[in-house]
Amino acid sequence: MKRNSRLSSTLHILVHMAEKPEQALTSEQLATFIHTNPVVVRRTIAGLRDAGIVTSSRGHGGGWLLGRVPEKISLAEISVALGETLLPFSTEPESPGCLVEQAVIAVLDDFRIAAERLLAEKLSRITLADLTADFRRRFDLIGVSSHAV
Amino acid sequence: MKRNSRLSSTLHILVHMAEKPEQALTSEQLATFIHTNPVVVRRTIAGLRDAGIVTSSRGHGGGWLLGRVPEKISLAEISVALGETLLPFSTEPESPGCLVEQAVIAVLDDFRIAAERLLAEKLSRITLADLTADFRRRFDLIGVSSHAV
DNA sequence: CCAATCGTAACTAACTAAGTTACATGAAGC
DNA sequence: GCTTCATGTAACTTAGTTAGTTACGATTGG
Repeated sequence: MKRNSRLSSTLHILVHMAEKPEQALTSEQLATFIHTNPVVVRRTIAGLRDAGIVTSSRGHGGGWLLGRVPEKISLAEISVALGETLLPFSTEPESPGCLVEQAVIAVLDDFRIAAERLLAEKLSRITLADLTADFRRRFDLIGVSSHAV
Repeated sequence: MKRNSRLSSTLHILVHMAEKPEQALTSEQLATFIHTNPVVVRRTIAGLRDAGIVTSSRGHGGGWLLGRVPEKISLAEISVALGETLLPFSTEPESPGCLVEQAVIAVLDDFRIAAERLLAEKLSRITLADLTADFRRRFDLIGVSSHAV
């Protein structure tokens, strides 16, 4: 798992889970999908469990299941549950008292707040169901769902 | 200069430059504004010079000047010149051939492209002149522009 | 009781970006 | 010309972040 790919890796995992709604998948299995190891998976999606997006169970036959139907899981929620920031830049003061900085931060914060709201709104319209639908379309076309690589 | 504060630090510098349009400011002076050192400043704003947003000159009386009036310098240009990415997440394939990943990336890329266009459009409407205007408003209110800290 | 599984802490490794040092290049003033 | 003040840039160091790994405790089902 590369840097900055937590969102796409998590979505990858979730689509696989959505495709096997009855079967609890282990961290081990999920890890192979995204070429990493079980502990990284547990750590990454721990927030999703707290948010009710997935559930986990221990012991024999344990593993991970979706917490609700894919139609009710939006990318906005997932992003928040992962603790991802939508915008990468910081607006924290470094020179308290400098009016130039205050002006810069004020303008930048206005932008950031508006932009975040906008992006969150866009992300809230995309659900896990949209992703599985897209996957099935591709699958029906090609007929294979290779995980050889 | 903290991580992820390149945009706000650069804006800080540019507002100071806009406030002294006749006077070339040295990297040394600019560095003190954002509590770093001259080399970091040169490195950071080198891209702005390439984009014509600022000019630099060497030798006695040398330093940095705005390349054009603040009204014609947008935050969108600055952000691009800094080489900043507007969105933090990656959509590079890690499992070529996996249809699930392809579906995830397709959806995420659609979102990213739309989002980037949107953000760039918003940023292109904010100019350096807006920042200096905001600064002057604050200055007129308080009457001091401390850089003691 | 045992094997499978998650939860989590602690450590290591890899990567990124800022900070620093050093020096070459160029411009202005004497 | 020589000196001084600047930028330009390469190379190295340092600090911070995050993925990866190891280890082990807790829980569950057979």
